[in-house]
Amino acid sequence: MSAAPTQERERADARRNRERILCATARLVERVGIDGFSMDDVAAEAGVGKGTLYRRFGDKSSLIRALISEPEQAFQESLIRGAAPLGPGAAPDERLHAFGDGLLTFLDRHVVYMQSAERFGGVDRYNHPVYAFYRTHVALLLRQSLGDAANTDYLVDALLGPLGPEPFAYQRDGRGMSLDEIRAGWHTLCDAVLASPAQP
Amino acid sequence: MSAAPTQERERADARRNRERILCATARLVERVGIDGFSMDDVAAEAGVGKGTLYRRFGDKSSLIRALISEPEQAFQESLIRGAAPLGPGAAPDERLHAFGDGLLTFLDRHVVYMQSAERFGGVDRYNHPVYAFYRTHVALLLRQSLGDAANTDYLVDALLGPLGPEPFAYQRDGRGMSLDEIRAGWHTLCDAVLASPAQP
DNA sequence: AACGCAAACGGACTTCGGTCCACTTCCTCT
DNA sequence: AGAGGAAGTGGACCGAAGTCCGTTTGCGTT
Repeated sequence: MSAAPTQERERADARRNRERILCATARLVERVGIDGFSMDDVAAEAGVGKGTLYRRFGDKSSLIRALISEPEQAFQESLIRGAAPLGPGAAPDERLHAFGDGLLTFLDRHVVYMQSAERFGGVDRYNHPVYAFYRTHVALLLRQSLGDAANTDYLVDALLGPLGPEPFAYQRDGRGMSLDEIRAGWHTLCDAVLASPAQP
Repeated sequence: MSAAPTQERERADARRNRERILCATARLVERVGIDGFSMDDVAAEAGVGKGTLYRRFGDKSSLIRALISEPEQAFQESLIRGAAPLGPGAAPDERLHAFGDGLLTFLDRHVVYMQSAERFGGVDRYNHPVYAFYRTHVALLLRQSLGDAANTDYLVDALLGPLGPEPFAYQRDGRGMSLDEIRAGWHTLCDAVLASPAQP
C-alpha cells in the first residue's frame, strides 16, 4: 500500500501517516462498503486528525482514487512500454482494440472506486490528467490509422466516452450486459470509426 | 413558471408555494449564479420552510432540473409529433442527424443547469427517465436504418454519450470547440455508425 | 357552519465534506 | 549537539444538504 512520493524527500511521520490512512481506507471499504464511511471515520480508523487526511489527499475523491492508483499506473505503463498489442509494435487498429479491452477489464474490476470517486469532490473525469493521457494515446493511434481526417479529435472523445465509469456501470449493472458483450459493442464502435470516410 | 401537477388535485397552498419556489430559484440563479445559493437561500427567498422545499422537490438536483423541464418536454414533444425531419416523416438517418442537432442546441443553452443538476443529489443521467426516452428514440431510428445488426443497443449508448452534459461542456468550454464544430463531429460519428457493417 | 383529517408546512437538527490555524515534529545546517 | 524553521499534525469549526416531526391549513363532509 503506497502511492508515489510527490516530493524529493518525504518526512518520516508523513510517510507513516500516509500509509496508515491508505490502509485504514482500504479496511473500511472492505468492512462497510465505499459509501458506508465518512472522512471522520477514516481519520479515526487511521488514528490521525482530519487535517492530516486532507493535507495528503485533497478530498475524498482523491483518497479513493489513490486506492487504485497502482493498477492504474501499471496499465498506463503497459500502454507505453508493455508488450504488443497493448504496447508499441502492433498495428494501430490492433493497439486500439487492445486498449479498449484493457481499459474495460480495468473498469470491470474497479468501477466502484472510480464511480464513487467522481461522485464526491469536484473531480471531473474530463479534466483529470488520466483522461488527457488516454486521449493522447487514442488520438495518436487513430491518426496513424486514419490519417489526418477532420474531426479526429471528436472521434477520440466519442471512443473514450463509453469507457468511462458511468456508462460502463450503466451497461453492466443497469442493463445487465456481460463484460464480453460490452467489449464486443466497443469493438463494433471502434471498427465503425476506423472505417469512417475522411471528411471533406 | 409551472411544472406538471402530478396529482389530480393540488391544494391551493401547495400550488402557491410551488410557484414561489420555482420563481425564487430562477431569481437566485440569475442573481448569484447556479452555485451561489444554498437550499436555505431558496427557502428564504421563496418565504417557505425548508421542509416544504424538500417535500416538492426531492433534492437540489430535481429543483434545478425543474427549471428546464418546460423546454425539455417541448423538445421531446417535437421528436414525437413535431415537423420533419425532427419529428416523423423523414428518413431515419435524417431524423437521427436532426436529433443530434436539436439536442446539441438544447445543451448549448442549458448545460449549466443540467451539469449542476447532476453534480448534486444522486441523479444519474443514465437512470433518468429522459435518458430512457432518448434511448428508445435513437434505438428505433437506428434499427430502421441499420436493420437488426448486433450491438445496436451498444451503438445507441455510444451515440448518446457525447450528447451528455459533461462531454459537451468539456468540448465546448474545456477544448474551446464551437457549437458547429461539435455538431460536425457528432455527424461524423453518426455517419460512421450508420455505415457500420452488420456484425456476424 | 363546524368538524375532521389528510396533506402541507416549517424550522430545528443531523451528518458530512472541507477549512483553518495554533501547536508539534523532524530534518538540516552550522 | 542544538537551534531554526519548514513541513506536518489534529481537532474545533463552518456551510450546506437532507431528515424529522410537531403544528397548521385547506377542503370535502355532515
